[in-house]
Amino acid sequence: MMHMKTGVEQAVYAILLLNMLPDKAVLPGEAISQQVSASPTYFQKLLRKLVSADLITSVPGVKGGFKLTKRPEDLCVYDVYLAIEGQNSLYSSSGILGDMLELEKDENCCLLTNLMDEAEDAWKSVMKQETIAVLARKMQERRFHAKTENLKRWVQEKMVA
Amino acid sequence: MMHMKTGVEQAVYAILLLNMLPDKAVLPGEAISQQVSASPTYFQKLLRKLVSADLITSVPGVKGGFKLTKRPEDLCVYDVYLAIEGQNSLYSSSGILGDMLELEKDENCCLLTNLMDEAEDAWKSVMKQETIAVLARKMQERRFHAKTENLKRWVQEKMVA
DNA sequence: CTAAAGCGGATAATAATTGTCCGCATTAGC
DNA sequence: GCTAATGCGGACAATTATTATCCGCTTTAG
Repeated sequence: MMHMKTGVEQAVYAILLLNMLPDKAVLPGEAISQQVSASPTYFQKLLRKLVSADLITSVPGVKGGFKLTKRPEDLCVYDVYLAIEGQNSLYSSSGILGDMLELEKDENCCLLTNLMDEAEDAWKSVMKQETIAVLARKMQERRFHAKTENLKRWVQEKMVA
Repeated sequence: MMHMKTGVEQAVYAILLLNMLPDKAVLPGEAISQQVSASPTYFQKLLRKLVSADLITSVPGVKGGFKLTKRPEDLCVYDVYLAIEGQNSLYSSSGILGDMLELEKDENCCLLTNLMDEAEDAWKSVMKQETIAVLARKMQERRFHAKTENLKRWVQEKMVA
């Protein structure tokens, strides 16, 4: 079935972890991948995508790692989605109608393209509304507050610099 | 990349073809698959999904084929999407947060599920707005009117009963 | 100089999608 | 009743996408 890659979920939680870092500190990729239950070598490739999209910054060398580039209020779920999934459309026409109507290549036409683009915009616009800052607050609600504090302590232990 | 199956596009155009049939007539699956440039044997499986979802009706035996179950005004793009892709969510949590916070299985929790469900509803709601009747009208606009008439004639030739 | 980390490319393993084949059921026409 | 054309369902195969591993390289703190 059509499905979003689990990489998006992993990347969002990775960013929530990085959001727990004090200024200037970084978290090594291996620690992050461990916490989000991802295979370290593959997850590094996802981290690279986040770096390319300038959501996070990487520091090489011993005591290296990753940290957020922006403030959590300026980072939304859609940014992460875009970084991981790329800007490809959920739908793209195969040109079936062109074949059916025997159109020339230059007058290609699809009855679904506009509609699906609109649908995709609607889908994305919801993801644009939720910031990492808001997610971080939700994680601290009563029910999970204590466990979240444990996680913060874990980040303090694993971070460097 | 995350992508919608081409089967949805093929199914929509298949239904537009069936919409050109006079009452009581049917169109054989092989003719349909030919027109939508699909492999006949695989496309038949898609037709089966449309039958299961009660969007089209099948008639077995020689002079058999398929026809619409409903009027085009009562059939929307979302119905076709649902029939082909199934009711699975675009997103489903992998339970990463549960692991990170060391929650028990019964108190599982995901910060993205509600948001993504909302996004998916937005995406689907756009597809619910467009009916097959409207698509059929769009296909007949000035620019494609003549070619569409050719296609209708082709349907007349291939139909049976 | 060494060790720990990030980087990029090649390649392999796994999973999802798409496609084929076969035997069976149904029905119009003879 | 027999035959041929069609739909049906399941097993299987091919192809493509996703996920994962490996290797050699660069960077930098100590």
